[in-house]
Amino acid sequence: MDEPKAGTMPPPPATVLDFDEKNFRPSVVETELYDWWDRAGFFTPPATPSPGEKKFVMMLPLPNVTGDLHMGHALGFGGYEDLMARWHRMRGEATLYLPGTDHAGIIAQIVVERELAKEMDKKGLTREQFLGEMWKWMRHYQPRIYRQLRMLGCSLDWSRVHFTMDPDMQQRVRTHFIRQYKRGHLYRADRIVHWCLTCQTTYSDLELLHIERTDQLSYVRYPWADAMPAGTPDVVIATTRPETIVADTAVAVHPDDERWKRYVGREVLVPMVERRVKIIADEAVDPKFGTGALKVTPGHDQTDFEIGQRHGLPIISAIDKNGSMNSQAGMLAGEHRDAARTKAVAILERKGLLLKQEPITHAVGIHDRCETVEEPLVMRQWFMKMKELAKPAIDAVRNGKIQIVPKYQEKIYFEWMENIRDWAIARQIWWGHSIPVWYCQDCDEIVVPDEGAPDPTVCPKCRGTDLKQDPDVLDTWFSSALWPHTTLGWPEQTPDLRRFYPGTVLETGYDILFFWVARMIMMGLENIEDIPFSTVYLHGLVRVGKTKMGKSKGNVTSPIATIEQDGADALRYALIYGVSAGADSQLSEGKLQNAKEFANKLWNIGRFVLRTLEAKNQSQWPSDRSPENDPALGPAERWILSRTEATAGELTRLIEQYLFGEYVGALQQFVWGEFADTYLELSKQSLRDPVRADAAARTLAYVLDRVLRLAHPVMPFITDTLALQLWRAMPTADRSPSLVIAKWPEPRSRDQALEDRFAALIDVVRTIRNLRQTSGVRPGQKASVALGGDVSAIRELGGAIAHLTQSEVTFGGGAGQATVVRAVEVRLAAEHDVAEHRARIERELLEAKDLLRRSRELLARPGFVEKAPSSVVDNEKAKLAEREERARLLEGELKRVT
RNA sequence: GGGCUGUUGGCUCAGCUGGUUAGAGCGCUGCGUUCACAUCGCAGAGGUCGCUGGUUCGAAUCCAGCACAGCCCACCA
Repeated sequence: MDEPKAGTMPPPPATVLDFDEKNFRPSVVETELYDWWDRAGFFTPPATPSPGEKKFVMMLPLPNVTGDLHMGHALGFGGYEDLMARWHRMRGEATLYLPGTDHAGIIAQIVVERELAKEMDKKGLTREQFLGEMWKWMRHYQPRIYRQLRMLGCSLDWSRVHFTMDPDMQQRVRTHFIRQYKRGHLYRADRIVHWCLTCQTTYSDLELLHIERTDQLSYVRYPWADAMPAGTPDVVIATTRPETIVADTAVAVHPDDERWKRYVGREVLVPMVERRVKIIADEAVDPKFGTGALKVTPGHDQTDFEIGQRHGLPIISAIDKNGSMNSQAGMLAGEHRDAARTKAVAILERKGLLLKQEPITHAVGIHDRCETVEEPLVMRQWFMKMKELAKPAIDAVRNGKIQIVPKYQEKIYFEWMENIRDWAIARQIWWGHSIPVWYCQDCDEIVVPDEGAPDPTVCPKCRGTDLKQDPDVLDTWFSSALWPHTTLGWPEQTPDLRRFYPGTVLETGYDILFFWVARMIMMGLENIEDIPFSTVYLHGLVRVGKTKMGKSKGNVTSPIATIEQDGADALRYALIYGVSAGADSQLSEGKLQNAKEFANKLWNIGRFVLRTLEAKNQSQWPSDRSPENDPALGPAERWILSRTEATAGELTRLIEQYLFGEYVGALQQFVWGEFADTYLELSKQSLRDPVRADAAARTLAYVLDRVLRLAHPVMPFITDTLALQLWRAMPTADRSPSLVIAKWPEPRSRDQALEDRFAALIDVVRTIRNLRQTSGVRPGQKASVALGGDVSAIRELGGAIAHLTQSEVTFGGGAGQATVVRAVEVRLAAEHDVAEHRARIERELLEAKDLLRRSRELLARPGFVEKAPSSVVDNEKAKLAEREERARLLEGELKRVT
């Protein structure tokens, strides 16, 4: 790891640590610390790559420039991504976590229009004026979202920040469009598209949502156009959109439908407009629905459009872009589509063509942005051919070059990619990337300039000079699909592109797997011929509990408010605590509370250790002597050091396997349960002993140092605050200018036998404490305890037992068992309730006998000893011996008490 | 219509390739504050792991079916 040169690096912020402060107050520290990290260049990978460097590259899933961060962002950015980035950086990898924002097309335009409406009439603005206003607002919003990202603590390289509408990024999008056009992947055609009456634009299939709604299903009779033999059945269709009857150009039946087969080719009259249309046969018709006859309206229905294409039917557009019925609509002309529906029903009824109406619950398409019910319209539009692009992207995942976590999402990816449809890429709005296509007004030629060429002014075909640029802009996702390579300088072969492409991980919510992830894979493979990242980590949605959040707190659903109140560390921690990969999660008040308390615990551990060091003026950490080989260390010290190494190994494994929720859980278990509650308490005794104080203090410092490193990826602020202090107090420690670039602990050797003995000790301690309590021995009141069973293994730990239980311990008991003692015979000398004591022993004896029975049954079970692996059998045998011993001891104790 | 995921103590969830007495946080009960922390410590209660079958010496874990919940996809008018 390149450390910034001394002298060029700004000093860390003046300490805000106040040891009189019992609780950590996050907001005081965080911005100063972040600014320092940023200014010191910790987040920028070393300028010159070292030969054979390992790298970690991750793109921030660019948030919308006009938005505020929500909990989903906080989970992704501050929870998973920054954790990964910081961890890889600490492992010495050249780490690039690249920030940026998305111009957010339609959403941003709506936001700004709303703002503008407060002060002026947008309608009076020209396109250029409006875009000028858009840019003004961009400059207003952008710093706001960047500030929020900094508040989360994300270790982003701000020297490489990008915005999708930056001029150079616009140029890159233009190049991409031109290349794709020349490669034949883009085409313009009259097709049916989703039109939004509110937003006045088209949108893609992905932006179409479905809601369940109940409408009236109208049964309408279409009279025969010609005289038919007596007994010919009436043609009746069922529709929820009777206003579109006027645009019908056929009636379709299923080719195998016995009721209608023989009438295919005959003609009926479309009600209201009296148009003769044919009865056609098409597989798309469901014979079980309604009467089995379908009105075909190619101009206003997706399925019908496709049927129309297959049968060469004419297309009638009777509804215009505002939702009004046009002159094609006959007697419905001029009405809005909703009013037209009512009117159509009335007319049909009057004419005796309406047979009946019944309610039907069905799916209705709506626009995801404004929830307006879609209006399918046939328009001339730009599309991208996707089938060919999807193929290599499918292969990349299938052959494992890209792996998706969690794995089951791969199935969903394949399903979508294998049925991919062409992408409607144009939007009829003003804010976005313009389409580099000009239309010659004289000869209708489509003019697309060459790559790198200026806007065309002359038609290459007719030499006319009246060229008009396509007024539409590109779908927002069109540019974000290019993000992993355009941010690195593509199409130029920049050093950044060579060094940082392909990236490593793409982390985002599973809800944009298709919108973004799949398209990045396709475009990366298309433009660079290489995957954009090798791992896709998909997180779930965060819900914020209703019942438990919010009463005493303000708007706690906002991550920014939460950070301001509880700190980014606590929020980050709470968001990933107890969550498994890809699962939706709930951020509850309880989780947040636990996170705050853990941060506070860390703070107070730090306070205790630092005070200890100050008091002892303990400034020499012998860095050349690894602590586990230090003969001055007592068993408690060697135990916590061994546990520290075990934990380092475990946490490394968990992060490597993307098990972040478990990483946080294991971290808490160690820091709180083992370091604070067990070792710290034991150390208090050692610190009072002049012979052992030095070793204890050094152990505290060493373990704190490890703990801060291990916790840094999830709690960057509090850990670095403490580390800076610790290293100031311990100048010779293995330190670094900041934890951000400090080394992640490599696990060293552990002492498994000692850990086992300590586990037994903890058991003994718990039993004694329990007995003291049930026997009514007051805390602080001395008691004497005799240990029975095979105590040889924990004899050396007697001082620890005495310390932790405030009891005098004598070791009785015996020889024999090779196993670590778990049975304990306890005699409390103080006065206690004999009856209660006996009841307890009886209860324990019952439990012990039950366990003994289970062990015996398991070992006696046919096949077990023969078929189970010998390690399992041995384990069971050892357990049986222990249980026998325990039962025997308890029986003895019971006899003695009685 | 197709598919995916989930169902574990009062609540929110862990439980990796099947093997100690199924864990955690919150909540609950009892006890305890002189010097890191009451955002604290100690101890404890509480679960037939949705149901039914199957595989196995052994199933919360693997398989099948079912029930319920949530989500995604889809041209059911």
